[in-house]
Amino acid sequence: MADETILATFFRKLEVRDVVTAAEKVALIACASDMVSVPAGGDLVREGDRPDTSMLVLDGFSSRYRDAPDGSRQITAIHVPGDFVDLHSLLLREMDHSVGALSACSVMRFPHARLRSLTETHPHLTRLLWLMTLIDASIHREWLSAAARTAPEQIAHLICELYVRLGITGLIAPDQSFTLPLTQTALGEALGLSAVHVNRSLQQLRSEDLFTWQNQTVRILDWESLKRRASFDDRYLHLVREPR
Amino acid sequence: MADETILATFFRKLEVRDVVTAAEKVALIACASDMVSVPAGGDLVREGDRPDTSMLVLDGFSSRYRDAPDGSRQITAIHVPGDFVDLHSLLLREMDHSVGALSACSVMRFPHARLRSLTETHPHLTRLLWLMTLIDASIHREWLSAAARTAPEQIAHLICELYVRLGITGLIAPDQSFTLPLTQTALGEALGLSAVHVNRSLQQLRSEDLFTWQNQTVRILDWESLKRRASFDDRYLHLVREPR
DNA sequence: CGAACCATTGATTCGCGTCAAACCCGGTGG
DNA sequence: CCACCGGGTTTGACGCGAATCAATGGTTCG
Repeated sequence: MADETILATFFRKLEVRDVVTAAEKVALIACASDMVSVPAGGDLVREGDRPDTSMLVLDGFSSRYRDAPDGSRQITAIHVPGDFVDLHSLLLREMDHSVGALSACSVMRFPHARLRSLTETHPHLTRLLWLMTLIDASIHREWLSAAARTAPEQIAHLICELYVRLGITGLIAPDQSFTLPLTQTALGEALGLSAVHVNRSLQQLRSEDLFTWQNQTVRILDWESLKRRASFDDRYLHLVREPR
Repeated sequence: MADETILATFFRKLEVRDVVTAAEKVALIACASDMVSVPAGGDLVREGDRPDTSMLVLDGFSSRYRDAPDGSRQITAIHVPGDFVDLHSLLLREMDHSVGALSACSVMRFPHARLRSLTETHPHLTRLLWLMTLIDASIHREWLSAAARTAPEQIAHLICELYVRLGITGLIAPDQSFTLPLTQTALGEALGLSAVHVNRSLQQLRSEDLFTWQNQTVRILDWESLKRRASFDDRYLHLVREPR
């Protein structure tokens, strides 16, 4: 159980896409069970697990990843506060990838049994949860097409995406900055680039004065130019409020 | 409206993952409206559209793609008979990519209004439809991590995936062959490779006698070796029958 | 103070893109 | 019937983007 404020970031994420009634919020809150804290570097779920709860990140950054036998790691998604990291395990059952905490995370757990009965009684909420997973898939597609671009463009694109996604839940500071607890190595794992090349591409971007990145803080200097540099178009995030 | 046999491939796809009752099949069939034929090269939906129906491919291959301003095309998914190509438009509303027919396709249309009321009355079916979109997302993640591998491995991996997916609906011939109406150019667009490099990688693979590919027909010669070559593990397709 | 991690730099190698031309084939029209 | 055509495949030559290997600072922390 949790009071409403604690799921505020999640509700904001939903409300960007549709109207959520007070009763629906109550029903969602009733689905929550307990909170868990995971230290940076820890795993929230591991590939092969068959979790009986889904987890919503309240605070902190996490990543979905898979480790290849040769030791390399591929990050397929980055999650920000307000994201369900493994809602899909409700139906997929077995995790086909792991979720790791990039920074210390606090996480709200939602037992599958409750979510499942929610799908029996609240069709509209069910559609909204479904929608969240569809947006995840849309982001995957965007990453797939971004992979064809050059390294600096890819990096710029990811910065743009996180800037917009964090903006939804009010996590962008007034000076256009936000926390990004990613190492250059992790960034490379997300984009399919080597850490060395990420470093050089960042130097390239730095010289273009589009943003700064120091102490895990990114600050956007020129949003319009950055968007252009990244060919960023936020339509794939489906930020339209309409009945779903 | 349609009789049951016409949705057989789709039902088989569902039944690999869960039990589907006769009543549920009837309900699904009742959602179908009409059939459409699209010639090879035509589009089923276009980016920016706001369709009021979702389409299930009964016959033929199609691809989800997006064209970049520079003229290049990125294919983010390949659909085989039995796949819903734009079920996500039910909730996402605006298409953020197009779907094109790789070969002549016949398609069953499902008006959103009917699917939506299905979500109001049939929670279990709703979860199954949701599941199908989750599997799509899982495939996206697999493609994302496959992008890090070399070109021949990527090609081999895609062949493996299609072989398994087509096998689900009984579309693999007794001699382990199947139709693959993809040009080398399209294959490159799917994997983020140039047509030239696809060609050379195919020559490489040909010399390894893992499969043949002639006249749009792929024939698997050595499945185990091919799987190994591609580091293919079908877990991401979630071929487990259990209550969802 | 070393251990560990991260950022940075240099040197080298290689996969893959790009450009360009040739080839193969089924289809079309004179 | 054959010249012509266009889409797809194949080859060759060349160059660049990015991986790899290796080493050096800078920081944090037990």
